[in-house]
Amino acid sequence: MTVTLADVAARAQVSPATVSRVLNGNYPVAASTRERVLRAVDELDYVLNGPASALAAATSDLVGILVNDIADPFFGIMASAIQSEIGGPGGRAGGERLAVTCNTGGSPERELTYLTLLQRQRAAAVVLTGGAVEDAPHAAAVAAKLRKLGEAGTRVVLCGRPAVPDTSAIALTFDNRGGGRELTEHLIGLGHRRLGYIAGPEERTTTRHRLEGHRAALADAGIEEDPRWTVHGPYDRRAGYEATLELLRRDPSLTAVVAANDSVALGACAALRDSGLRIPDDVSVAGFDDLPFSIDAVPALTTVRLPLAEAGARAGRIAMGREEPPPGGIAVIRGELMVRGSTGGPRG
Amino acid sequence: MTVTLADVAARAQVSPATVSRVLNGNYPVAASTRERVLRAVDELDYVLNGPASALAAATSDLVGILVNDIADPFFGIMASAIQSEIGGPGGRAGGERLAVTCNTGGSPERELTYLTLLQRQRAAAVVLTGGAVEDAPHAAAVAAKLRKLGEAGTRVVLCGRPAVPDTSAIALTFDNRGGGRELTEHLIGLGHRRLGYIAGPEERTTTRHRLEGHRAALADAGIEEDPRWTVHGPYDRRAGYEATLELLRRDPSLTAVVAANDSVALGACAALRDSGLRIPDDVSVAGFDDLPFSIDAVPALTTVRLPLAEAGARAGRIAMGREEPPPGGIAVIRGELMVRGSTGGPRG
DNA sequence: TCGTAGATAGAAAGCGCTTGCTGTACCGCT
DNA sequence: AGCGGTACAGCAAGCGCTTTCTATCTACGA
Repeated sequence: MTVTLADVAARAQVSPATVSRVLNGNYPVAASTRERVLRAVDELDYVLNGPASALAAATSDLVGILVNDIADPFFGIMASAIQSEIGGPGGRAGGERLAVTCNTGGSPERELTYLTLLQRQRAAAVVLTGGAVEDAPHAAAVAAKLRKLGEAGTRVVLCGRPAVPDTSAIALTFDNRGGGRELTEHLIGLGHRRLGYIAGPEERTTTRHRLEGHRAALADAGIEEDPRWTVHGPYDRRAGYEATLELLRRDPSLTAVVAANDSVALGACAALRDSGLRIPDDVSVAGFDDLPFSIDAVPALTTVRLPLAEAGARAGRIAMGREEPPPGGIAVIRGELMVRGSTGGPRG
Repeated sequence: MTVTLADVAARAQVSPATVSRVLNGNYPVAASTRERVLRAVDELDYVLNGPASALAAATSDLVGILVNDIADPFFGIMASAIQSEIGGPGGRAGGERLAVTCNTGGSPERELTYLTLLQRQRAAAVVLTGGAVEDAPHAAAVAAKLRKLGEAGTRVVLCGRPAVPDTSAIALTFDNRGGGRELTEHLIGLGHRRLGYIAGPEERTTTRHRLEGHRAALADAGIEEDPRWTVHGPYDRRAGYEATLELLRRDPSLTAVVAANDSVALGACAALRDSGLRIPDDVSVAGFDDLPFSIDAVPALTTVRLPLAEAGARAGRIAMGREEPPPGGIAVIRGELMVRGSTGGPRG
């Protein structure tokens, strides 16, 4: 039925062992023999049986990338960068790995399931991207899994995600707190005193850190925060739209709206426009991430640029063992404030 | 070192065969025995060895999704929908499959490599999304691979991609030609006679079909097309920006610009604005796909909505054998014209 | 009471590949 | 000529699981 190593061996008049060695190239094989084998492989159109190979060698060439939302470019860009450093042609020959992206949809259970599935496949490496969920039992479960994976020889890298103590996981963390702070400081510097904040889902680390940065900036400026100024919601446009209407309802005197990310900010802009408010004349808007479309908003979005592609590429290289992990296993990656048209001085 | 089936069997005082049967649940096992086994699994924290299982059973639980550009929401949205129908918890218990997304980056070689890798892993199903490359040798190679995959029992589904003759692949094709035609008819109906077209990469089927629709509409209206009105480029914002400047240079009298997709259209808008032209007063702009951000452009983008999520979900279900394939193995999915603010009557 | 069907459990033969160890030439050297 | 060394190639033992076939036991009807 399907062509096996033995078939190739028979055709090339050598033993299966020799064929295996030719294919893996980690053992001396005479040039003439090698050629004969390769010809047989070609003629028979042989395809290695991955599971069998993985079983015998006790390793596989799978690398898993976990993302919270594959439809969100924030993750897409990172995944793309990670994958480009990992897989397919382009890596050195023989180093071909199947980089696979798994979409958790932000669900803790799915995250765990995928981790188990990857563990099952004896993945060579796993990269987890984006914010983590802060539920204690879940965090513990994830930590345990990561530890297991590490022990089984799977390299674990966190990209844009907080470090997990007591594991061998390498963490490339974004400075969400610092970025959030800088953004709000910018707004305060422009003269704003009443700032709405549209936060992400409550339980995400990303959400908390950005919000903490925002609050720190307010505190530093001696601005007392009104609880009505914060609204939580998912990380999408629609949530931004609705949250903005809610914010406006609660306090029509707000002069600025800071959003959890760019998608949310876009929704906020739409809501503001639909409410007859001008940006930034009536209300300033700021986002986070600097996704590609942010510059196309009108006016262009003031935001914090996160080096998604660079971080992803680095994570990919570390996962492949092609770059030294940062000292201590943790690197903090800073964002860069991008001041654009959507923010200006407050009216009046 | 690692816990194996045999360890569990020993602990539960049964044979490995029984443990396997409990885990796979396809053979009668006494309730008491089952419970004992499950307890042992739990206590030992046993994780099935995927490769070994795949080897013995000659099938795996991997489902591959091939995308051209994972950073592009067009693919992200489809992948997300496909994956949601396929994998992780949510499917029936035991039907757990690892849905993995592979990013070809639009490269034919990578596409082939991933297909081989997936074949190697004995994937349960493969979904290919987005336009295909029209290079003849490559198309033949892909067709051959798909045939092989089909023969090996892997279900192959094409989502938003033209059918491949002589294979068992199920095709869910977008009516790019019809959509392109409708869009241009809309513009012509508004009175436009000089329309620029920013096409995608030459060799993609998507590019060709959309362009053909555009040209058909022009021909129907008796408009003779000027070759200078068409510019090719990648499917991204930057390409749209540059192509628009080029178009304007070639013929400043254009009253409308039709873009290959929404990202390109956004770039076009930016270029127009930077050139001091108003949209749609001076120049109308239209996109394709109706990605989420298109409605946030100012003015909102006129475009053709493709039911990406629905198509992806359907492809996913077909790949899982949970939905009947369309008769003849081919379904054409139509887009819907979304008329918004970026198109209007020509000036003067 | 005995035979037999039905329900479970086990033994064992692989699935296709990798790899440690064991040959077997053939080389250059003393 | 005789010997150690090197360079290949093959043998065979698994890797951890699934599954067919067989064995055992129980329950019943005759």
